[in-house]
Amino acid sequence: MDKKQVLKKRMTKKERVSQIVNVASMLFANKGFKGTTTREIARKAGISEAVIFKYFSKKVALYSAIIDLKCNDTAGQSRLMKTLEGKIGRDVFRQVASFLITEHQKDPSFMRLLMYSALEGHNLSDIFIKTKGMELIEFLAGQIRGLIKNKVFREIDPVIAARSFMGMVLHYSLAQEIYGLKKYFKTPNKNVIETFIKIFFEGMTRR
Amino acid sequence: MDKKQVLKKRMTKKERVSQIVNVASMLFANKGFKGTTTREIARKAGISEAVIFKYFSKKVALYSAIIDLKCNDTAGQSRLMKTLEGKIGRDVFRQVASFLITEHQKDPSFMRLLMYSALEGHNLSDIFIKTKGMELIEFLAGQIRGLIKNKVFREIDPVIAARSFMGMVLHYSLAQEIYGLKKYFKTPNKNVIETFIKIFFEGMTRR
DNA sequence: ATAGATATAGTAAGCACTTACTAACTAAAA
DNA sequence: TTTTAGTTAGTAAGTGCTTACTATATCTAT
Repeated sequence: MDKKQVLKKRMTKKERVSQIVNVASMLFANKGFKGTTTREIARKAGISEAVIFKYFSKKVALYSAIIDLKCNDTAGQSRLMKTLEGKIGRDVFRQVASFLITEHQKDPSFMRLLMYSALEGHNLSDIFIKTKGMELIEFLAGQIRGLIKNKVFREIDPVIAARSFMGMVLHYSLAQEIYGLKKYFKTPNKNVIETFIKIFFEGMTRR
Repeated sequence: MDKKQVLKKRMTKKERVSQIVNVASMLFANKGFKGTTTREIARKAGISEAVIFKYFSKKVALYSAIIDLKCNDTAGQSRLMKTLEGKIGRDVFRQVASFLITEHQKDPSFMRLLMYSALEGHNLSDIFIKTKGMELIEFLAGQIRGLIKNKVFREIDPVIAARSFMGMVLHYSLAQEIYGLKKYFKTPNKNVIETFIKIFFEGMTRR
């Protein structure tokens, strides 16, 4: 009678850590820090709770690691910035809007993570906003300054203008993905973005 | 020797319920549903936990009562709508923007409550968004339709345009009050609003 | 008016269960 | 054999919610 053991496949530390991070990211994004239990993370990862605490001293350490990771994983934005370097004009705004909207649509979890983090007062969220968020605002403000200098745009505070454009775009994403408006409002991204551009660009233009 | 009893002041049911609602509102707005404990509500109200459950069968019943209350307490918006009835033009948008920004600034707790509710999936938040939120959007879209008919505005989708304006305004409030940008960005409301109006109105205007 | 009956507002203590976190051990790989 | 990845079985401190009780106010019959 051969009692065969179920063959347990062990993971390396690196693999396991990344798996835990993935599972936990999803949960933290959906339920927030308080709303997510270490037990559920473990269950969803198919391991015992103790493993989590072997790799992360505290629940909040895991959370911080995730926020850190997500904040530094901004290859997309960096690529965008590089693409747009030197360019100026309508298409720059179009591409920024398109990037933000499609990115949030593909994966709303980062937006949720950020919102939860801001509401729950985990200071790591403002690090992101005060670096990557400001970077975008400053980039757009720079664009606007350029267009004002070229006498294309009127004399309007570049930072407020940049924020107004970001507001259009980001609030649209927020409403669609988090307030659940995408169930009722299905205009294709392209049309929405074109309309935003039209309003903003003509609004800024001299006449 | 007169041992005087500390005079315990009893409240009527109505008084107590409203006190509990007030205390709990503040806590739910700051910490979300999951982050707030019935124990803390009781402590902050200076009563024992059992009192809460005398008036509200479950924690979530208290939460629902609060959201319900806040959603129906829209005297401000109703007053605004009445004031603006029949009017058309730049000043309508100015007043809507001013209303939203000052309201959120005076008391950001409603915005926080709404955000938490949307993130935590308490369906009551979308009731608000799909009634009061849509009401405002529809109102602005109506304005825009009027201005298009009058050949003041160009032919632009009125709903997307309305959402873009709301986006400017609401994302500004969100960033200031919840992302904590008001620490760094202190331009007076009046200037911000004027800039938004300038951009949006000129952006929509025929030429 | 006042004594007793009844209803209401409140409490202290604790139940059953969950939380984040730990210690002491075992199995697989190097 | 030694290291590493994993488990089992706990802990103390919460969690929402209930029970069994007391203090205060209001009503009613005398």
